Amino acid sequence: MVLQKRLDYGFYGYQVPPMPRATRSARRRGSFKKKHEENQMCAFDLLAIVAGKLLLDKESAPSSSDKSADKDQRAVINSAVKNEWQDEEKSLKVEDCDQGSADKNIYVSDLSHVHRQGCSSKESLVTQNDLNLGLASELTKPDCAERSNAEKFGNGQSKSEIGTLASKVEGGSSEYIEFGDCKLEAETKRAVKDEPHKSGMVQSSTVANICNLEDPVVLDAKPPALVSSDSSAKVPLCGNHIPNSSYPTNQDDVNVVIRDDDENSSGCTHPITTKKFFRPAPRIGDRRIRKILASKYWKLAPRLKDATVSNSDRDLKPVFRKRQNCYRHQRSERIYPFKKRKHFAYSSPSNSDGGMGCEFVSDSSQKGSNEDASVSCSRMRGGQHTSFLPRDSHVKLRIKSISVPELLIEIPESSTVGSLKRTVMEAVTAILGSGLRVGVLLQGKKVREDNKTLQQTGISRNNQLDALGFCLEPNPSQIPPSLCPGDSPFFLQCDTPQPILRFDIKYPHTTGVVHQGICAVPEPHVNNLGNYIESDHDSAPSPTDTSMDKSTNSKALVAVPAMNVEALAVIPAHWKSKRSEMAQRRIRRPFSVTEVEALVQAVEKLGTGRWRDVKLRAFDNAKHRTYVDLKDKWKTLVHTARISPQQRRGEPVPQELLDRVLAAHAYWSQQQAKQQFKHQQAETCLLL
DNA sequence: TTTAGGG
DNA sequence: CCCTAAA
Repeated sequence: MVLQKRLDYGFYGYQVPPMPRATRSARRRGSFKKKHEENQMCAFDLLAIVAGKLLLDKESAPSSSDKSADKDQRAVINSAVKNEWQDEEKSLKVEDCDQGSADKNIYVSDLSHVHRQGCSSKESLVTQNDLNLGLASELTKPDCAERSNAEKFGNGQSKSEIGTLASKVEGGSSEYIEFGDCKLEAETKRAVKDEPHKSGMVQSSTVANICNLEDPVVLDAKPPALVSSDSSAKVPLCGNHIPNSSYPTNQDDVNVVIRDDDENSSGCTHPITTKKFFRPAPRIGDRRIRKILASKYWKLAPRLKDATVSNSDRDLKPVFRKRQNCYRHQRSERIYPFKKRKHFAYSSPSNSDGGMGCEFVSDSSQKGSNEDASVSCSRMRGGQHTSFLPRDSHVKLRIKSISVPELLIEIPESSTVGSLKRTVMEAVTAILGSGLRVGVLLQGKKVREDNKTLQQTGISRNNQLDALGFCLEPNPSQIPPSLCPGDSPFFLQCDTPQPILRFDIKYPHTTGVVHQGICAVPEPHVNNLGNYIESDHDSAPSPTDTSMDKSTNSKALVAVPAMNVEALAVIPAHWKSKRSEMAQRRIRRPFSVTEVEALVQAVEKLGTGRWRDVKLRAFDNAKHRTYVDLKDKWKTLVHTARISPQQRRGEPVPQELLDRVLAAHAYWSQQQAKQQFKHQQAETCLLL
C-alpha cells in the first residue's frame, strides 16, 4: 500500500506552531490546555520541512509530456479546491492551473484516489491490499467528498457571490498582489481620494485618506493636519509636508490582507459565511490553490499527543487511544504551520521550463543496519524530465512526492472505511511525528557531511541529479538502536476481541524500514473525527505591497528576504517535550514594513485610541494581529522613532514612516489632551 | 470586549 | 508579546 503525498508547496520557511491563544475565558473553562496539548506538529509538517529544505524553487512547471495526465489531475484538484473553498468561504473562482506559465503551475497528488478506486465497501478493503489511500481531504471530509461537483455551485448564494467576486476582480477597483501565499490587497479608494474636501484646501492624498468615509467621527472633524489652528499643531501628516518624503502624493489606501484562517475556520461543517469585512480572494491562482491543498494536509492530520509514539514505546501499547478525545474538538486550533514565501530571486521566465520535477520514488534500503532503517527512502528520479538548473549557483530541486513507507495496520473487520482511513492517517502521523531526520543520498551513498556544500558534494552537478535522493530516517535520539528490531516490522496486536484485518502498507522495494507497531483502534466516534479539521494556513507575516509605494515598487518585491535555511530546521523533538505544559508564547512575528505602513496609515486616520478600528481597517484579515498587537506595535514604533537609528534593531523601518509615526502620535496625543481639556471644562462648567 | 499601560 | 485593571 502506498501512501503518497506530493509536496509542492515551496515552503521557504517554517515556524513552530504556537499554542493557541489562551483567552481568558478559554482558560477559565479549562479547555485551553487540552487544546493546547493537541497542538502538535502533524506528520506533514515534517514532510513539508523536508520539502521546504529541499525545494529551492517551486517555479518549475510540469513537463509537456505530463500534460494530458496533469489535465485530469488539475480537474480533480480544481474540484477539490472548489469543494474546499465552498466550504470555507462560499466563494470561489477557480482558475485552471495553466501550465503555460510557471506562475500557475500546480502539482499535487490525486485527491480522489480513494473514491476512484471504489474502496467503499468492506470487501474491497479486505481484498485490496494494495489499496491506495489518497491523503486527501476526503479522509477527513467524507461527506464533502460525496457531493458531486455539479452540486457544489448549486447554491445560489454562492453563485452570486462568485459573480460578485468576479466582477470585483475585473472591476479593477482593487489591486491584488500576492506575495508568496500572502495576498496583499491594495484598494484604491477613489471615492475618498477624489472627494472634494469641504475645506477646499489643497490636500495631499494622505490627508484625504485620513478622512475616511467609513469614519464619521473623523469625517466630521476636519482633516487632522488641517484642523489645527495653532502653530504647534502643525503636524506634517500630509505627505507633501514631509521633507524628502519618498511617498507619492497619490497614496492609496492600503489594506494589508493576510489570509490567516486560524481563527475562523472550523472545518467544512462550519463554513464561515458572515464576515464583517468580507474580502474576496480575487486571484485564486496557483498559490491560493496550492495553499488550499496544502491546508488539506494540515487539516487532516491529528496532532500527536506526545513523543512516545516511537519505538521506544516498549510496552507496545496502542498509542493512539489517548488521542481520541482530540477529535471532539471541532474548532480548529491556532497553529501556524508555515511561513510560506515566494522566491523572487529566480523568477526569470526561463525558469518555467516544464515540470521537471524530481520525483521521489522508493529506494530500497539495506536491511538490518540501523543507519538504513529509514522510515522512508526516496530517490529522485528524473530522467530526461529531471531538471537541475544551477542558476546563480543555486540548485533547484523539485520533490514531487515523498512517500510514506511501510506500515502495519490492524483493524477489525467491522471497522468502517472511515475508520481505516483514520487509522492509516494516524499511523502515518505517528511515524512521521516520532522524530525524523532527513538523509541525503548521493548515488546510493549517504552524505553525512552536513557542513559540506552542495557543490562540494557534487549535488549541484547535473549528472548527479539522478543519483540524488532523500530519505526520512528515524531520529537516533528518539529511537534507541536496541529497539529497532531489524528488518522485520513488528506487528502490534490490538486488544480488540474482533477479528483483525491486517494491512501491510508497504512501500515497494522497501523492507523492514519501519519499526513501529500500529494498532488500529476502532474509532468509536466517527462523526467527530470525520470533521476534525485543522485549518490554518498561515500566511507569511510579511506581505509586500507594491502598489502603495510607487517609489519603492521594485524594491518591494524583494523587500522580504527569503528565510534562512535555519528557519526550516525545526526539530520537532524540541517542542515535543516542553510544549505540553504551559501556554506557549505566541510566535513572534515581526511586523513587516508593509504592515507598519498600513498601521501608520490607519492610525493617522483613526487615532491612537481606537485600536479595534485600526485592526478592522487595516488588519482585518490578518488574524494573528490583534488590536493589542497593533497597539503594542505602535508603542514600539513611537519608541523606535525616538531613538537613534543605531539603536534600532530588526528590519529597519523607513525613516519616513517613523516620521509619520511621530507626527501622528503627536497629533493624536494633542487631540486627546484637547478632548480631556474640554471634558474637564465641561465638568467644571457643570459644577459651577 | 476593548482600552491603556506596565512588564 | 504577555498580563491585567478598568471601562
